[in-house]
Amino acid sequence: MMKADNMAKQRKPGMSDAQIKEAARHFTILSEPARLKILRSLMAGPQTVTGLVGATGLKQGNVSKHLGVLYGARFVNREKEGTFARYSIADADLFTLCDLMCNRIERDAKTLAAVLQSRR
Amino acid sequence: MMKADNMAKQRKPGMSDAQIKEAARHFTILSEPARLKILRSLMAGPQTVTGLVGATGLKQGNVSKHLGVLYGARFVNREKEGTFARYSIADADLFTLCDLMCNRIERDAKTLAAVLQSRR
DNA sequence: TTGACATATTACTAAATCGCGATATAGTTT
DNA sequence: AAACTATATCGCGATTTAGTAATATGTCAA
Repeated sequence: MMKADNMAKQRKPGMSDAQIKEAARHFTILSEPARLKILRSLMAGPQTVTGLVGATGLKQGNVSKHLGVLYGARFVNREKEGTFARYSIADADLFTLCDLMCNRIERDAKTLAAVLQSRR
Repeated sequence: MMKADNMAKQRKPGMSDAQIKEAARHFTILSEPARLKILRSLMAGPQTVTGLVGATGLKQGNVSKHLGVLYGARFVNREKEGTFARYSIADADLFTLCDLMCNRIERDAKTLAAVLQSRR
């Protein structure tokens, strides 16, 4: 495996404050349980707002607002069909981002379990 | 390239609400410009708190608090050396997570630029 | 011990934002 | 047109959290 300081070398030089702020803003969008829940639902396939209300248990206004945020960041696509709005995942990187974070959590949980086990 | 609905199939079935909340909490930690700035500095190599104060322009108490948050989530390691505390990146996934988000932003910026261009 | 320095923590204020209920907008049907 | 449905938006109370200044804790050296 590559060492951390070698990996750092292949990183681009200084990001501007504006770029860092942008990145933070995008992470913020993924930092809400409600939005992650919506994204998880969409990962199974495109859905309408009403469909997502049913799938997530969130209120309609809430789902709509969150979808607006996700759409604003181009994380999801929107297609209007009559009175319906069909949303879908717009960015394949979302799968990677979510998987990385989820695996990390699982890994940490196992580590914690192992530590607790070794302390008996 | 694999289609989105096929990728969905290989995803694990329903995460619990608690797991989603955990994932959201971890994204929250990456959603602060100050913390990203600190992480970017650490990606160039381990640093002390004072070093990070210099590198980021943030106040000492602030840096220390943010490092506490990052350490709490095991995003960074801490080694005490006398009165110093040397922090370093603990999780190689951070490189991937940040790169994915940054590339995404760059890509979007280019797309936007292209759209503006085509409209003249 | 005392002084100097590195880091952590606390108390406070200000800003952001979530969920909710109500309402507005817009397309469809009768 | 009026009624109905799907979606978007508004205003509000409540919660969360960043930044700051001040202070506490801990370590080394003289």
